[in-house]
Amino acid sequence: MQPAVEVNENALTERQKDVLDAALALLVEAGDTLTMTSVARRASCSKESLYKWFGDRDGLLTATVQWQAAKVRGVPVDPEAFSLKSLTSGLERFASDWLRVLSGTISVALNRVAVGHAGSDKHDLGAIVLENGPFAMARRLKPLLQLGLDTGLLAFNDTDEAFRTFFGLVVRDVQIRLLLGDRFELTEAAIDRDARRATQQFLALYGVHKTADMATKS
Amino acid sequence: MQPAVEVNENALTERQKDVLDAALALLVEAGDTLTMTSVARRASCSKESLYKWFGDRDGLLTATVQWQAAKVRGVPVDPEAFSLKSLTSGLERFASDWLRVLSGTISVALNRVAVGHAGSDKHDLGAIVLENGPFAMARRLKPLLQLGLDTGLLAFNDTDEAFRTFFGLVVRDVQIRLLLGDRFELTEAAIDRDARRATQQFLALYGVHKTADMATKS
DNA sequence: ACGCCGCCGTAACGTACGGTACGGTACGGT
DNA sequence: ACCGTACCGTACCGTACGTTACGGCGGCGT
Repeated sequence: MQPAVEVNENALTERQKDVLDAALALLVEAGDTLTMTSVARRASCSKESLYKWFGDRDGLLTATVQWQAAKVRGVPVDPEAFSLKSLTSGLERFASDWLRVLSGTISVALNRVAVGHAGSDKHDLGAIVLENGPFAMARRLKPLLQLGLDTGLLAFNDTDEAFRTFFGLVVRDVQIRLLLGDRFELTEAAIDRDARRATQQFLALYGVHKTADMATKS
Repeated sequence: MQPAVEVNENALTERQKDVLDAALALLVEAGDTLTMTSVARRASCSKESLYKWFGDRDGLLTATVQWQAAKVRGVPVDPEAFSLKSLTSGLERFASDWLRVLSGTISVALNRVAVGHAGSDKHDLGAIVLENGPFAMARRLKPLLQLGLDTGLLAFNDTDEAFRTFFGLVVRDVQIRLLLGDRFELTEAAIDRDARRATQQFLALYGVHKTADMATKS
């Protein structure tokens, strides 16, 4: 037997996608206490197929995380007519998107299992989530920051440091509190407000001002 | 049988503290895959004693987390002669302390198990860590912020919002990356540098300036 | 028609581990 | 000397679950 060849390729049968969606749903409901039997029952497939397709439990979890990651690919920003206004709206849209994803039940569930498995693992789920979470966010945002730097709207020495500051201003304690199980209501209005606040604070720190900006105080 | 009465009181035998330290060490080494047998062997005690003292596995984990939390109680700040200098140094000391704790192996291990158990649990470990982590930090920092507000050195409407911004500026993506298993070297020098940067950025956002402050760019 | 293949459902196996029971030992009180 | 208490070490039980094996069935090529 050569197990789990499908995972390495991007070739996923519709049937297999359905299975992964079922696993995802169970992951959200029950955390990583999901059993192979429960996945098979939920997806109406046999355990034999699960093992043939994904090798073992770890392979199934890995494939599930990657499957979700593949669905979340965001659209990049287009660097054309660029101004303080477009920079601001780009940052705001980015922040609100990120907060929305972050506070979603799927993201919370996935980060939970990834954190749980991050200690000692072979198919490190943590690395996968890391890659598709913070790192992907950085890759997506850095072109925008670089553009701001090149056009003189922003000023900083290290793009990575600037990104990480923006990350902190956006996420703050939201993610860790959600992961630790804090009941947290993040309404659309709150997300928009936080995105605007984080953007304004970021511009206050790294923007090149000609005029005094508006309220950065909460 | 009335199980685990000891947990409710603060009365912990020296022997029991030793056991909890052993459990803590195992938690750091192996994550929450630690077994009752392994704890008993490491602490050179019988499983029967573990169950008598802590009720069940969950009780042992809970007691372990609380035991560690009890050891971390920090000293509060004294509100006497207050100036921009003391505010700054207070914030910096606070930030560096927090970063040091946060990046320690014990904190990472404890947050890992708490996050893992946060989904569906009875003795919610997540709540305990939340209480002794971010919430304790907030309680410890807010008097300092309030003092800054009262003395006119700071300006904000909502203390909680100000705290959470400071939290974001200090922690950024450090904690989530560590939890997800990112190999991360946080040297003493880096911690001090980050603490100063976060403090300066916070003052730039919420401080009442008479003079232009120093470099907030990285 | 017929055999092959992929898949479902289910039963079975092996094992790891939470939890319990029990024998043995040290010790302090009487 | 005797008993109760506390504890260690270990063997044991029950169960949950990962993993494997097997019987049956519908579709598809020939």
